[in-house]
Amino acid sequence: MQLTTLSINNDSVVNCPRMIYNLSMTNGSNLRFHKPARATLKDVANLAGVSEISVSRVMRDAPNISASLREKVMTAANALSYTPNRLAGALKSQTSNQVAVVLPSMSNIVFSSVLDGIESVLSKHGLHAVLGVSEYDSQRELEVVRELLAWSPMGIILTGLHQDPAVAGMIGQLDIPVVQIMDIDGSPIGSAVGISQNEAASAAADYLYAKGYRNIGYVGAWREKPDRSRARRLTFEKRLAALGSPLIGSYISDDRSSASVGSSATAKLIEMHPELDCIFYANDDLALGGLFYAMRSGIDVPTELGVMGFNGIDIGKATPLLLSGVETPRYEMGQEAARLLLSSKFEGPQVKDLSFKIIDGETT
Amino acid sequence: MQLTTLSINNDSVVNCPRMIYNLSMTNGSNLRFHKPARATLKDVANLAGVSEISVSRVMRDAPNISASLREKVMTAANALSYTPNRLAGALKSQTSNQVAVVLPSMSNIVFSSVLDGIESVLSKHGLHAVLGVSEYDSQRELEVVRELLAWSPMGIILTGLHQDPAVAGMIGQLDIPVVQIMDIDGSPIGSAVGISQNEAASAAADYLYAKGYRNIGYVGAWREKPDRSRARRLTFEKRLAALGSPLIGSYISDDRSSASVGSSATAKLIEMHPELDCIFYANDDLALGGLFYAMRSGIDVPTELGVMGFNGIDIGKATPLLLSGVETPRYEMGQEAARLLLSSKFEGPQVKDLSFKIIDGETT
DNA sequence: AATCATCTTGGTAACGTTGTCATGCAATTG
DNA sequence: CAATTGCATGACAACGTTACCAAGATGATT
Repeated sequence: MQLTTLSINNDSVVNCPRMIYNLSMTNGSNLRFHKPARATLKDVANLAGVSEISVSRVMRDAPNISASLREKVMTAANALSYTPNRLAGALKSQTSNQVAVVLPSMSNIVFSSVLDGIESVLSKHGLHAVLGVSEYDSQRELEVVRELLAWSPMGIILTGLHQDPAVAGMIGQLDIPVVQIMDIDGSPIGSAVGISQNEAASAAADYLYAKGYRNIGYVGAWREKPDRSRARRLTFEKRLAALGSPLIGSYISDDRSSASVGSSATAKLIEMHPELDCIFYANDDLALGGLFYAMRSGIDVPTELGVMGFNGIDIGKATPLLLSGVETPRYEMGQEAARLLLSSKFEGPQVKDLSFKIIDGETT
Repeated sequence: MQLTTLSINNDSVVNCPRMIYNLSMTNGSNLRFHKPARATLKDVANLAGVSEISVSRVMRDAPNISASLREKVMTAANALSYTPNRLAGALKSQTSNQVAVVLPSMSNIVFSSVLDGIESVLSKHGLHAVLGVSEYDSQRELEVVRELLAWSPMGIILTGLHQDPAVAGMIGQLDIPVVQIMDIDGSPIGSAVGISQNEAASAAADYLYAKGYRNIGYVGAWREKPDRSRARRLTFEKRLAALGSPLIGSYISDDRSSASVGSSATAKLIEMHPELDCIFYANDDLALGGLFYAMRSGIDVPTELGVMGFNGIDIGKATPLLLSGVETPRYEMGQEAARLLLSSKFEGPQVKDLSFKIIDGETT
C-alpha cells in the first residue's frame, strides 16, 4: 500500500525515513514507537555514569576537566549523537551566539555583499546571523527589531543611522552591542562603520567637474528609498552649485533599481535636457543601464555623455568601457561590522570610516 | 515606606525570597542602579493583577480571552514595554519561529535572490531565517546544519540534493520539515523545489544546435564548485554528442565566477580553439564577461560567436544585445521553498518543478 | 431543579540547560 | 603535621515561558 501519492518523484519509495514513523503511528493510538528523540544532557549523563553538569562542562570545553571524564562523556555523547539544546543554554546563561542583522532589502547586491562579509566573520567565531528585512519601511523595521530582540541575540547590526527612536530604547533594555552600517554622517546608537555618503557625493561632483563636464544630470530609482541616497544627491547638487555648475536636472524612477530602469531613465532625462553631457547615477545597476543605452543609441561615451556609477560592482570592471564611479567597500563593511560587534564588549562603541575610492574609468 | 525599586523584577507581596535579597542589598555597600531590566511575564502579571498564564495567553492571542482581561494585560505590557522571551517560549513549547537556511555562498546573486524569496514569504508568517553558509564544503555544511539545528528551528532549507548522509539523520531526529532547493534530479530528504538541471542543459544544447552552431564550447568557474553545475555540463556535453556535434572544448576557471573571469576565460578558450562559434557559460556573469570581451575585441556576436548564459539576471536584459540563456526562477524558488515548508505539516513532502525558460536573445 | 457543556481564569510542573554554591581529595606549605 | 590551596566533581535552584489539569462562573438542556 502506497502512502504518498503526490510525489512526482518515483524513486521516493526508497529513502524516506519519515514514512516509517507514519506507519508505526497508525499501529495504536498511545503505542508510540519512540522516534529517536533528541538526546538530552540527562541521557548522556546516565549513559556515561556522571552528572549532568559534568556533561555540560565537557560540551562547553570548560576548564578543569579530567581526561577520563572527558573521554567517558564524549563516547556517550557520540553514541547518542547528542546535540546541545541552545535554547535552554541561552535561556539560562542569558547569552546566545546569534546576531540579529536588519537589512532594508535582499534584492540589492549591495546588501548581499554586506551580508556576505558579516557572515564570513561571524561564522569564524561560531556565531549566526538571524536575518530581518525592513523593506525600507521604518515601521516594519521597528517590528523586525522587536521580533529579533525577543531571541536575545548577542548583538545587532542595523542599516543606516535613522531608525525609529524606539529602536534604540529596545536595544538599550538588552544592553547588547549595536553596529550601524553604511553611513557615518550622523550620531550612531553604538558603533558605526561605513563611508561618509556626503564626502563621496562631493568627491564625485569634484571629479566630474575636473573632468570638464558642465551639464551634469542625476538618475535615481525607487523613490530614493534609502534616505542616504537622497542625502547623497542633495550633497551632490550642493557641491555642483558651489562649483558654479549647477545640476541640469534629475530623474528619479518609481521602480526599484535595475539596469533596465537605468536605460529608460537615461532616455527620459536626455529627452528632457538635451544639453546634458554627463549623468551621475545612484548606483551601478542604473549606470550600466545608462551605458548600455548610450551604446545602443550610438551616443559616444565619454565624449557625448559621461557615465558615473556608485559602488564599483564587478561587472562594471568587465564592460567594454571600464565604468567610472565611486567604489564602496561593501564586503569589508560587513566584515568590519561583525568585528566591531565582537570587540565592542572590550573596546566600547567606535565609528569606523572605511574610505571610498573614485574609479577613474573610461566612461568619463 | 517606599522601597525604591530599581528593578521591576520584584516579586509581589506573596512569598518572595527575592525581595528580601534585594532589601538586604539596599543597605549593602554595593548598591547598584541597574538599568531597567527586561520585563517578564511575572512583572506584567503583577502590574495587571492577573496570573502569568493569562498574560501569556493574551500575548499569544489565545482563544477565549475576555475583553477586559486583554485590556488590562495590554496596558500593563505597554507600560513595561514588555517583549516576550522567545527563548523560553520555544524551549517550553518545542516550537520556534526560526527557519534554518543553508546556502553555499552569499556572493552569488543566485542565492541572494533565493534568500530574498524565502524571506519574503517567511516574514509574512512571522518567521525568521537563520542563515548558514557552507562555502560549497560538505563537511562545513554538516557543521552548520548541526549548529543551526541546535536552535530547534521549525524547519530547514538546504541547497542541492547532495548532503552528507549524516545531515538527513540529524534532521530526522528533530522531525522537522526539510526543503531542498535548486535541483530536483535526485531523491530529496523531504520536499524539493527547483528545476531539472539536466533538462535545462539538454534544452540549451538543443537550442544552440537548432540555431545552427556546430562548434560549441563551454566556460565554467570556481572548479565547478556546486556539483550541479558539473552535472549540468556533463549533460550538456552528452546531449551535444548525441546531436552529432560534440563539444569542442571547455575551460573551467579556478576563480569564482565574475564577468572579468568570463572575459579572460573566453579569450583563453578561443585561443585554444579558434574554430569555436559559440560558448555556453555556467552562469550569466561569465556570459556577460564573454559578451563584453567580444565587443572589445571586435568579434561579432552572434555571427562570429554565440553567447549563451544561465539564470537570466536583470543586467542581461539591458545589454546592447539581449543576452540569450536559460532563465531560472530564482526568487520564486525561494518563495516556493518557504511555502512548501509551511504547508508540509499538512501536506507532507512534495517535489515541485519550477520550469525554466529559454531566452532566445540577440547573442545567439 | 439538576445536569451538562462552554467559557474564562488560575495553579503547578515541566522544557534542558547553566550559575552558584558545596564537597571530597590530592598537593603544597611554613 | 595541621593548615591552606587548588582541582575535579556534584546537588540544587534557577532562566521565562507554556502544557496540562482543575475549577468557578455562566447559560443551556432535559
